[in-house]
Amino acid sequence: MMATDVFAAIADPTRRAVLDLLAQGPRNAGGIAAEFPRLTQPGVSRHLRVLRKAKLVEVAVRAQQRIYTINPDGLADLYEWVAKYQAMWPDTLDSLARYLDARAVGEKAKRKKR
Amino acid sequence: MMATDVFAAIADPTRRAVLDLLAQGPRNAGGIAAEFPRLTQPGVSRHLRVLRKAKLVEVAVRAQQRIYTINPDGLADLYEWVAKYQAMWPDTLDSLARYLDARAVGEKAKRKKR
DNA sequence: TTGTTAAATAACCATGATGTTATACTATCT
DNA sequence: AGATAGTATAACATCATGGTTATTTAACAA
Repeated sequence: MMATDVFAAIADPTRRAVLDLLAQGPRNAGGIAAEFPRLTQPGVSRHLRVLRKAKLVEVAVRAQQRIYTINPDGLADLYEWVAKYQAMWPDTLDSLARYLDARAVGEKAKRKKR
Repeated sequence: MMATDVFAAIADPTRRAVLDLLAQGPRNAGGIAAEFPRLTQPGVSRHLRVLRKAKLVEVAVRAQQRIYTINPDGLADLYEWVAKYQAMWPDTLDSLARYLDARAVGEKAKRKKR
C-alpha cells in the first residue's frame, strides 16, 4: 500500500534532487549534504527524514555514518499511481466532445422553440 | 518540458481526488465542488486553479460553466519523471552491497596494521 | 577517558499554502 | 433592464513547511 506522504515528499525540489543523486548510487548523509552547499547539514538531514518516512529511501548504519539508498518499492508505488491514469489518456479529447455534445442537446431542449 | 509545479499540485489530497474524478470524465466546476461537501465552492475553485497552472487539467467555457477535463500531456510528463528511475530499480540492493563492500576495504586500509 | 567525527534532533522564525467569508464578474433567463 | 446561475477573485486567519543555529547522541580514535 502506498504511503500517502510520498506525494508531499517529492513536492520539494531539494528532495527530488536527493533522489536524483541516489539514483546514481548510495551515499552517506554527509556526501549528500555536500552536494547542497546552499543548505546546512541539519537542513539536508531533515529532508532525508521526510524521504525516509515516505519510504522513498532506506538507511544502512555504518559506524557513525548513515548510508542512504533509493527504495525501489516506494517509487514503484508512485509509478503505479501515475500509471492508472495512463489507460484513459488517449480518449480524453473525445470524451470532452461527447460531454459537450450531450449537454448541448439538453440545453436546447430546455429552450423555447424558435 | 515539465511544469515544475506539477509536483506541488499533486501533493494535495483534494487535488488528487479531483484528478480521480476527472479521470471518469469531464465535469463542470460546480459538479466537481459538489463532490467535496466539506469544502466551499471558492475552496474547490482555488484547487482547480492550481491544477490549471500545473497543466494537469484544461477548461472549456460553456456559457457560465467551466468544464474541466484531465490534460493527458501533463500527466504524461509526470509519468516520464517517475519512469526514469525505473531503469535502476532492480539492482538497487546490489549496489548497496557493493558500496558497503568498497567502503569496508577503504576503512580497513586506513587503520594501523594489527 | 577525552576528544573528534557523523548525523540527528530541538527550538525558533519566516513564508507559503489552505480554508473561510464576502464580493465581483459574466452569461443567460424573464 | 433586472434577476439569477455559475464561477472566479479578494482579503484574511491559521497551520504547515523549510530554513537556520545550537545542542545531543553515538561511534571511533588517541
